[in-house]
Amino acid sequence: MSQRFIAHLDMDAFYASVELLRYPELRGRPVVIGGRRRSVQDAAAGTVFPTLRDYTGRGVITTATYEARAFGVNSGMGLMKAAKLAPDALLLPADFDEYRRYSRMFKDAVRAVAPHIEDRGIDEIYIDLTNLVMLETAGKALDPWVRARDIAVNIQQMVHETTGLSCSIGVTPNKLLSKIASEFDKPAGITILRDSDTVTRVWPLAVRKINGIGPKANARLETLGIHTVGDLAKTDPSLLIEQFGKSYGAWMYEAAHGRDERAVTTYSEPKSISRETTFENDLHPVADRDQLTQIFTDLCIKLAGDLQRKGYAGKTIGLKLRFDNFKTITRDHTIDAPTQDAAMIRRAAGACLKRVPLDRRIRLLGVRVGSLSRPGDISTVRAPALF
DNA sequence: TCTGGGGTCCTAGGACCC
DNA sequence: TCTGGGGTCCTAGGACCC
Repeated sequence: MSQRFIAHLDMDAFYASVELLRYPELRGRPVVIGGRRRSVQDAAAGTVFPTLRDYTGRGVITTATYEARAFGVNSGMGLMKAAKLAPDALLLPADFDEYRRYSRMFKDAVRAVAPHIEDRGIDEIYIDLTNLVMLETAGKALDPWVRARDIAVNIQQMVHETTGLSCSIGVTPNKLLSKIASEFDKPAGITILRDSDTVTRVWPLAVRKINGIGPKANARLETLGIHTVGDLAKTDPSLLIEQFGKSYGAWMYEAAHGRDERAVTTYSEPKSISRETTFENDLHPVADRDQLTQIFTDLCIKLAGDLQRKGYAGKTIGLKLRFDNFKTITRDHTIDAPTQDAAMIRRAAGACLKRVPLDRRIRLLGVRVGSLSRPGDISTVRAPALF
């Protein structure tokens, strides 16, 4: 593949930073976003912000300001645990509508500069800068990587001007490396990595830094004595394939060498849409039956609403249960024709539930619709038989 | 006092059809 | 009566990501 210039843009402490625009008086203080399990302190609203110390519930941190991270708290950590580390950090409930509004704003700002964007969730995107760089360096004696940096600076400025928020950008020959590079100089940094930088800049990193190597794979690599990306790159690929399977093992080896051919894709159809909820307290399948039934039906109604609003119907209905011991089970049921109707979804999910042995308290209940199509889409409607 | 909610992709076995 | 290989769909679970 010919030379590409791919950027990864990551908003800095996104949710927390949006909240700081709203409450500038909190700037400089440790703040975490999370929870939304109504606690006593919610009642004492107004100008007084609750601290982590007063939290009770099962929420986790979605974002922490850099001041809060200094205490060792981080995304995904239980709020109760975080309270031990940073009892005086302020706790703000998440306001996803507001974050989505800012998400659209920053993406539109980027699009005005560089339209080839891939959405990677609410606070990050990939941008293919190849055409822009080529256009501006064609026939000139300019270093294209210097141009790529200029464009990144420009994007960063546009994002800040339109949203008041800062972001970090990595620019490299592919998505894999850019994702790593955007973290190098956070917050508000820009990092350029050429192919030749892989050995010096990427190989010293922990394998866990590779997007796609999670806690499980990391632990197994550790036991093999593979700690850094460089270790991984020097491992016999046949060993990796033996340990992790043909596809994952081979991918790991390629990733360690900084090789990644994936394109920046501007649009992809959703595969499934779901709703789930974790209860305030674990519910007993018999003693709390009425309450469970109510929540179950409610999830189906909300899910049907999501499908209708987004214009999708689906024929595979899925049920998800998580028990008090955190064991999670799923059951699927495929119906004859795609639906976006709450009662149909409820019935199919109810059929799934009948196949689950209910001998423990339940912590989470979820409903999912997959095998999506757009209703009215001619390709999804069965053509009548000719004979 | 552990561990949210919304997703994607992969694997693997069995059914079923050709 | 026995045997085979390929393709697709369905289901369950798990790893991983934001």
